[in-house]
Amino acid sequence: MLDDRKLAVLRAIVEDFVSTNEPVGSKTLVDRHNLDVSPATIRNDMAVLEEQGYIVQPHTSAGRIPTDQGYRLFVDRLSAVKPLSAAERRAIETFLAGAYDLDSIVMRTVRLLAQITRQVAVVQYPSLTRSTVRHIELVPLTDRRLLLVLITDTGRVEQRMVELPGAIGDESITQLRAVLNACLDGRRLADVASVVAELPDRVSSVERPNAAAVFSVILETVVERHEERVVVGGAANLTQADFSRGLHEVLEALEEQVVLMRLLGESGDQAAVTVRIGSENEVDGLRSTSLVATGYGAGSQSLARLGVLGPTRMDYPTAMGAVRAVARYVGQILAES
Amino acid sequence: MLDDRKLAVLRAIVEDFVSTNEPVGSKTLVDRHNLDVSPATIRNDMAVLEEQGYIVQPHTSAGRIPTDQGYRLFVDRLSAVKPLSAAERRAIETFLAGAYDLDSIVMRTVRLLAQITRQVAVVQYPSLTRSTVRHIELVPLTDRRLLLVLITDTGRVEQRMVELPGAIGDESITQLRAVLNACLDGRRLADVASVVAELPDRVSSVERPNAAAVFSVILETVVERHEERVVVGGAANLTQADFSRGLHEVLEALEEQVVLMRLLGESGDQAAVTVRIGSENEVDGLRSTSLVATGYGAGSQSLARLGVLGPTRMDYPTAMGAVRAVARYVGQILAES
DNA sequence: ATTGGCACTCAGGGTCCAGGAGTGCCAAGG
DNA sequence: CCTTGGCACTCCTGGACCCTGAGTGCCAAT
Repeated sequence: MLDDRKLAVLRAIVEDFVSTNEPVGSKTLVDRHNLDVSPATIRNDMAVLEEQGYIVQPHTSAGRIPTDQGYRLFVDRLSAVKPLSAAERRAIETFLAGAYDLDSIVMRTVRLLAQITRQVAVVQYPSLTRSTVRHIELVPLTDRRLLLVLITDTGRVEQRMVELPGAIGDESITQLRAVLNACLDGRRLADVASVVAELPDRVSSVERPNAAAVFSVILETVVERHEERVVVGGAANLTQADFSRGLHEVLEALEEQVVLMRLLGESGDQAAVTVRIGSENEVDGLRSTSLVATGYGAGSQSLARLGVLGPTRMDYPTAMGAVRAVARYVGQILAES
Repeated sequence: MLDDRKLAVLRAIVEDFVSTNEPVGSKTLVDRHNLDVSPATIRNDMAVLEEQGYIVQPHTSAGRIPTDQGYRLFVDRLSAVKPLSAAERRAIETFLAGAYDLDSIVMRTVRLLAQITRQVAVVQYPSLTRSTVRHIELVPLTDRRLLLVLITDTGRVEQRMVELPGAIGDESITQLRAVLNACLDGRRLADVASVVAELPDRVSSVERPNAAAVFSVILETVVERHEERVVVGGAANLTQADFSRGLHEVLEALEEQVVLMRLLGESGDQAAVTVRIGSENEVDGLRSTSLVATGYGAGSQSLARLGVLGPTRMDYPTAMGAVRAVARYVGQILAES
């Protein structure tokens, strides 16, 4: 249906349009790329491509621009992920090397991604449910209030206030702390819920009410992945693209954690770099943007996702290369710490 | 120099321009406000106001718009802080009531401010140095690595990794933990530095090196107020104002923590609501914006600052009212917890 | 000091026109 | 059957032009 040359034409259109941001016509096409045919031939090909829905012309007698479907084909079959230059790789390494805890790793990753892709970067905090418990700490604040601190193997620290139904003494706290750590240390967070369910048997009955309060807070922390934040950076890069009035919508969408979670959650394969183009995004305000994302995590496990968001008219090969490279490096850093 | 009517004219110009975003002329001025004089008289007044630098005309034969200096006079002498409506106050209360820890308080405050003012909200995390230590926790991760958790009376939790020069045993940790809490509990963070300096005497000499590592991390945490973050929200509201090309600059400035800190740091009086208008801002990218800010904190002490940022053409009385009210409520919440 | 009158300025919006880029179609040639 | 040159057609873009209306500054009269 689409012979090789037509595909080459589509590829050329995408590349040209991405770099110039102007509809590309048959003549400029044969000039810039060395297609050994005449403009008229190209025009015939373009007519077919347009009929199939891969390109459109903004108005009669203008060049063609790719449709979402056109970009999709380009990404799937016509382009290769572009590896970063050696200089860029070094930049990533040095930039991430100074990070000392999870917060700073995430912050730096966002800045880094935004900077090298010149797009909006989105980085999800590593999900709780897949990491394991390293330590649980109970800190008495008053006699009816505890601070619960939960530390995971990824260096993440969750803190929650626990309001107790009754007063609690130091020795009870010590006991409770011992039970918690004995039973939960090393457990995957996904398994914590079932373990906690059996815990009440292990505490003396007088302490049950207080212990129950602690347990329920732990469950909340683990189950409601309420703290699964997504950090956004490089929003200023959006002003280069011409969303005209849509900019407002995009910025609004980027401020909604829920929306961002949904956006990142959509994509299927965890390990590979996935691309969602324009209308493929379920999120209303982001129908004119594309997302290039991938999973990342310590070693080979995928704990969370990161990516870049930009106009559909985006340099996909480069973006994919950057996202892949950054994800790998962050994975290394996470594995080391 | 400026009689009452001229001041009234300036006030009217500011109010009209803020609400319509169009240069305001002498005729529309006498129509909308009940000044009992003719347009010609107003024109004379406006000529004086322009000569004094309070207003300008964008081009000949257009109406006048206020200058930064004009807004300044308006804010200082011609306007009163506009209290919020009862409904708005209730909204604030219910919105903030659900917050359970410092993070969520800050998050909610940002959203709230952005929403009711329809501007960009900036909220600084309560500064460490003025709060007091409530608890210090040491958690062994490996035999050469500790997690230091520092909890303040404002519910803030600071976490730092400590790399130890040598291996450390459980009993040493327990001892160190006891010393730290005995000496630092209840201290203001500002005083921690001097107290920590005397601590080495209290630990046995074999543990000195490890203890020293812990102490230096504590000092870093307290002194380098590196974690004094500023949270930004409502950036989407900027698209309503017409910065034309300056939008990019503004968005960029808002992403730089350093810039935000400088911006908030500038203002003098801690307790009162202060306004910095346009060119009064030292920050380059924000010369066309105004900041309405105030200090806030538990009770009457001022721990940090919060405010809203918008175009100089901004409804100052309302913004000031909102900022003041939100700061008070947040102060209450902080005092309670 | 205030006011009505008047001439002047100028941004914004409309129309008109020419140029040019790009297309679709067709008939001819490999 | 694919390719190609030719040609008529479309229509966006930018410039020139004009007109209108809002708004001003100045001046003489009250």
